[in-house]
Amino acid sequence: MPDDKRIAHIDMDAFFASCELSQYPELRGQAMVVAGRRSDAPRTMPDGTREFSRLRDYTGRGVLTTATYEARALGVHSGMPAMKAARLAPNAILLPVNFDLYRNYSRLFKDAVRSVSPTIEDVGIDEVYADVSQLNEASEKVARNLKSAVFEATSLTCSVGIAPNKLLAKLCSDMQKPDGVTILRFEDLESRIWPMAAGKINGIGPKASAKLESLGITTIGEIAARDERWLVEHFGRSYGSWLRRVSHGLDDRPVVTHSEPVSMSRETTFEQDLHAVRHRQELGAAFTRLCEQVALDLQRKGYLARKIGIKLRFNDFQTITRDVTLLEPVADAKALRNAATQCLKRVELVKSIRLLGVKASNLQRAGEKKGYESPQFTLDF
DNA sequence: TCTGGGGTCCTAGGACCC
DNA sequence: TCTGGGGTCCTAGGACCC
Repeated sequence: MPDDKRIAHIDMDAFFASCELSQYPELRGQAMVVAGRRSDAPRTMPDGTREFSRLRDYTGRGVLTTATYEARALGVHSGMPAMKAARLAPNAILLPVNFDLYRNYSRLFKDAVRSVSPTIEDVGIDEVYADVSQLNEASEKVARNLKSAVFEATSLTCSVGIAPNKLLAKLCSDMQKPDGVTILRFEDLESRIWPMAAGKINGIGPKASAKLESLGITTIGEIAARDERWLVEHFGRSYGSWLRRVSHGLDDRPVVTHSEPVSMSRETTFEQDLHAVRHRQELGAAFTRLCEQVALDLQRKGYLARKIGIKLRFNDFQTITRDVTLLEPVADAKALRNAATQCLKRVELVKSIRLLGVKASNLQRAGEKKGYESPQFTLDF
């Protein structure tokens, strides 16, 4: 594959934690985690100093959204149940998530990248791809320009990887974190990519990693050493041939600058599991609120949904979904709740409920009235 | 004191139509 | 009447990502 394309992956360093540190600079260098509710927010004392919650004060069923490097040194990491983390790092500072703050920084970050290279693809709140093929500067210079534009706009650091495609650029940006720059050419594949763990590849998650390991494969190079027949035999036609391609560094996905949403959903995990009969009131109220939130999201963004679904997680963590496709697309809370209730009636509610969710999909833009076309009847006499 | 919330994409079977 | 293949839509579940 020629190196004629150059794709940059730009990934903010410890993004949520860094945003919080910009608000609370006195926390720099301390073990800090983000998790929890508004009640965990810092309190400003009469003398102007701030008093922070500690992880040991946490109650609830959440997981850590992020942890600073100092906190990670104590054995906690993002995704860990907060109650478990509290036993490992009771004195770590606890902050609630502040998505408005992160969204603001995210906008500044993406605008800064766009000012250097206008063709960008959003991949979440803290990372983007940019197609930098058309820029005249060398890749090292492009990476420096991207980093300084981002730092100027946000005072935050990021890591940049530049490579011939998105797959490799993403692997690169992770190689020298934090505040790193990594440029990779196609001929560096064997020496720099093949030694990496298979699970570093986007799309090889815990399940696939475990299966690969059970077959004696831990690195990307070991995947590349197998032929396609063997991979297809063990992983199926589509995933098997995809594994072969990515292990050889092949990826022809373009940088996609615009995409339409596929679904919008809201869900909530209750403080305590709720029983369908004993906690009917609470469940009903939560159900209504979720429908209202999804309806509001649809309306704010100007979409109608033709498919409405629910999600339930029971006390044993079994998770089920039910959905229904409507004849006409909807966006109002009442219609959503009606449809969601139809779905709920198809579930046997014996176990108590840990999580409840409502989802709208099969979206179309409001005003673009397509969707259901009435059937043409022909009457023969 | 187990295990959040918001997404995307894929698979697979059945219904239904041509 | 029997047989069959392809395409699309619908539903449920699961892997994966940030």
